[in-house]
Amino acid sequence: MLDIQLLRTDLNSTVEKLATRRYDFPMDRFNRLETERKKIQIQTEDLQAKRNAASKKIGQAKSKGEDAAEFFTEVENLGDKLKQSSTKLEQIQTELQKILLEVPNLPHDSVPIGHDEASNQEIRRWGNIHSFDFKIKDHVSIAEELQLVDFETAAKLSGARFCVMTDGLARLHRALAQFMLDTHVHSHGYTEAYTPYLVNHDSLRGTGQLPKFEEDLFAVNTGEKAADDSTHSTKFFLIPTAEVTLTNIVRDKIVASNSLPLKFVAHTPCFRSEAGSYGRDTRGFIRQHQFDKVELVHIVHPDYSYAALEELVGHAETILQKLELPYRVMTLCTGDMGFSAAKTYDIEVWLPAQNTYREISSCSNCESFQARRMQARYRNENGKPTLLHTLNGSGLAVGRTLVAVLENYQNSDGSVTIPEVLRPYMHGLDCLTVPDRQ
RNA sequence: GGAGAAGUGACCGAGUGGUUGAAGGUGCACGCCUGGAAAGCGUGUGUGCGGUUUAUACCGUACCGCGGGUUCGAAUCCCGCCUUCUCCGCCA
Repeated sequence: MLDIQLLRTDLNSTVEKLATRRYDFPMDRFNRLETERKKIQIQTEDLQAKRNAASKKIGQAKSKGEDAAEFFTEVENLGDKLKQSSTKLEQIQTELQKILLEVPNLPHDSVPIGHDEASNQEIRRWGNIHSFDFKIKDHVSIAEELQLVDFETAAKLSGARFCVMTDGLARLHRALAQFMLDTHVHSHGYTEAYTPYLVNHDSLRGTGQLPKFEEDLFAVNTGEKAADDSTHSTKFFLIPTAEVTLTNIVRDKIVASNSLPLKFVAHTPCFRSEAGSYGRDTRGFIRQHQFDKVELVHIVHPDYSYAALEELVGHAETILQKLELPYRVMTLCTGDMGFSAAKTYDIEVWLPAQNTYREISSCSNCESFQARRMQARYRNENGKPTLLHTLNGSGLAVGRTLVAVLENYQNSDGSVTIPEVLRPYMHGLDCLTVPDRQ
């Protein structure tokens, strides 16, 4: 959420900045509501003040045993007027809030301006792209030929965009997650967390998924029958990322400033409905309804959030370097950034079968955008509660890392070599081959 | 799921309709005292929103788990919900 003061005092330039994100701020409606709000709020609070004063006098008179009749007549007509006024005020504020909750974050000055991904800027590349002296396969063919994945069974169990992995592939998947967690906890100083996969409405509003992106989420009702269908309300949502739980840890809190920065890491499944992406990446592990991710979250003092962003990207890059997977780092342009981000770096890993780089991590500084929604604060030098800055990044998406390993480590005989750093997690397995199922 | 109890400020804790934003204590900050410290003494110590203001500041309003209701007036009364604790049941 943006600071409403910014919209009040500097509306034009704010609206211009939002336009670079392809967001059309409803200026006229906002202005109309604001004017109205000011009038009605002053009126309402004035009526409340009158009522409070009269009530106080009644109390005083009664405690002295005096007659309070004259004060009663004073308040007589106040009730209706006050009710009318406060109802109106509530309506206006609800509408303003609705507008405000749907406005995306302002891009940082260093973010390139552009309409779509074509304007993203490459900052650096790492690793040598391996050249193969045989005809390479994509990750689906590799895994299917090794009989380690079964999309048909997954479709029977659940539907499209799910998978069943078995044997060495399932273990490799687990190994990747463990390796990432261990690295972030032991080398990068993160606090490991285990958090719920089901969350309430408030948490999703805190990080910005709600109210605008409800269709991207899976909602869950409890098994009990609703006594009255019309009032039945969703109780939980499945998390689309652990960013939601890790960031909301500080919702409605004033964090002791000497405990900053907070750095959390968690490995969780993520659930996304992928509404609006029908037909894209239908093959394989790239875009699934359920996927695992190791998520990194920083909660920091506002002065240090951009330094923290560089650190965060570095931590994600370390994983790819240790796995010896080539990648590049991109700065997303204004038109390609997510709703809550002020600045985002995407890390894209090299996928030989697609002959291109594909997103494997997204690291964002949300500045105070989420903190304002969450009322997440610390006490500044003067003891005044001040909004924190929040950052999040994938470190990394496990399923996509698995894809990258399969494709980059494939051999001419169809087997896949296990990267060196994962061997300790593989129980002696150093190569994926067709399993011997007697 | 059943029965009972409870949710008040950074923390503990009083408060069952009227000068209560909230006694008292702890903590914290500042000052006095001290050679220094402790003890002691004194003063201060919530947040959101709005208005006036360059700002400091001042004024108004809301907030005692959350949401409604009753009333001129609600931390206090009524209704619904949530959470925690104890006992029982069920369960990985």
